Amino acid sequence: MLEMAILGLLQEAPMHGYELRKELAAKLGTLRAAISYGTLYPTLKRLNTAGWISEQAASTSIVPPMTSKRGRIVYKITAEGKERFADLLAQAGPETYDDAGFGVHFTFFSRTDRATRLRILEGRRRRIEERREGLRDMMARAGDRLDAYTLELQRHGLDACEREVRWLEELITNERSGRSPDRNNPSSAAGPAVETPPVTPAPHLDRP
Amino acid sequence: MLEMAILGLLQEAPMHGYELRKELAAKLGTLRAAISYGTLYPTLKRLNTAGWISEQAASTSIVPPMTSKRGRIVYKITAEGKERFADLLAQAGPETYDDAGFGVHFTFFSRTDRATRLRILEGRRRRIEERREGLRDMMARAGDRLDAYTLELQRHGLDACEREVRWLEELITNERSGRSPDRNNPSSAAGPAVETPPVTPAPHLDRP
DNA sequence: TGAAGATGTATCGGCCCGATACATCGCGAA
DNA sequence: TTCGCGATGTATCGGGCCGATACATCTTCA
Repeated sequence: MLEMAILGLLQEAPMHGYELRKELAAKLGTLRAAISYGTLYPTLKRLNTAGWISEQAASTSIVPPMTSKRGRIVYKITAEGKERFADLLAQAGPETYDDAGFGVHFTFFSRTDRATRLRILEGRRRRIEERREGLRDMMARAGDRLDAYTLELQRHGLDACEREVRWLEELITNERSGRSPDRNNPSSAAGPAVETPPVTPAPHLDRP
Repeated sequence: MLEMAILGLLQEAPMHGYELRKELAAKLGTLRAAISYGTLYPTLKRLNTAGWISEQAASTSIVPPMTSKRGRIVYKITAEGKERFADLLAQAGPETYDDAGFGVHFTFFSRTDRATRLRILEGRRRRIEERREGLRDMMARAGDRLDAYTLELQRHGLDACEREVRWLEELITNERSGRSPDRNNPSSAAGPAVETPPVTPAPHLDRP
C-alpha cells in the first residue's frame, strides 16, 4: 500500500525521503497515520531494487556539488514505475477497502477512471456496512454482558459507521451523475471522466 | 497492547484462543480491527512464558478426556498476570492515545479508577485536537495544490475529528460530575468511583 | 565562532497481519 | 452406517509497518 502512495507522489514530482514523508502525512490525512522512516527507507530501497524508482545523489547546498559523504537523495519514478502505478490504480481488491488502503486509493482518485472509482467506493461502503451490522446486532443481543463504557464505545463506533456510509452514498451518487466531489467550487462541476486531469503540478520546492 | 486486552478478557473468565478472538473482536469494536491468529497464538505463548497466564489442555468432547493429540487449550490468568494487568490499567503513555491503544483502555474503563480515566480521556482529546489542527491549517494553506478528491477526504477527516472531540468532551464532563456514560440506563447514574465494579460475569460458554 | 535546532538518511527489534496448513467435532444426506 | 462438509480450534511463516535510536549536514542567530 505504501508502495502505491510513494509511486503516486513521485509521479507528481521527484522528491527526497523527508519531503516524501511530509507530503504523505499531508495528503493521506486521517485514514493513514504518518509514515515512519523505519518503513519509508526500506520501502524506497525495495522500489529501487525492483526498478520502479531511481535514486540520485544530490548535495543540499548549491555551491559544493559533491563534497559531502551523505547528502540527500532524490528519488524519481521510472517508466516501469509508472506502469506499475497504473496497474495499482486500476485494481481493487479486499485490501483496497480497509482504512489505510482506501485512504491511499482515494487520494489518487483524480487519476483513477470513473469505473474503478465506483468499484472502490462501493467496496468500501460494503465493508463499512458489514462493520455496522456487526456492531448493531452485537448491541441488540447484548443488553446485559456489556458494561456502560463498552456500550458507549460501540455506540460511538456505530455512529461513525453510519456517518461514513452516508458520506460514501453521497460520493457514489455524485460519481454516477458525473459531478466532482468539490462542493465549494461549482466551476469544476462539469468535467466528465478524467484520464490525465488538472492535477496542480506540485512545484517541487527544493528551497522554500 | 494486545497483551493488555488478553489479560483483561481472561480476568473475566478462562477461555481458549478461538473464544478469545471472538470476544476481542466484539468488545473492541471499531477502534481495533479483529485480531489475527498469527498474532494471537504467539502472544499467548509469550504471556505463558512470562508467567502471566497458564495453559491447560482440555478435550472438546466430554466423554474421552485425553484421547486426542491436539485438543483445545484453556488459558487462565495467574496471580502475577492480575498484577500485570493492574499495572497496565493504571498507566497512560503516548501509546494509550492512538486508536488501538485507546480502544483497549476504554474497553476496561469500568475497572479503571476515575483519575486514570480522566488522564486517558484528556490525552486522547489532545491527540485528536492536534490531528484536527493539522488538517485545518493544511486545508487553509492549500486551496490550490490539492485536488477536489483529496480535499474532500480531508474535509471528511476533519469532520470525524471534530465529532470525536465533542464526544470526548462529553465523556470528560460526565467523569468530572461522577456520572456513568450510559445515557439509556439512568439507574446506574449514581455510582461513584469503581474499583471492582459490577462486571457481568461472562458465562464462559463451553458448549453454546 | 559556535551552539541549537531543523533537515535528512539509516538500522534494529518487535508487533501485528494475511495466507496457509492441519486436526477435530457435529450433523445430515446417501 | 458412514462419509463428507462446514464450524471449531491450534499453529507457523513471510512480510509490512512502527517506535526508538543514531548519526551527519545545514541554517540561524547570539
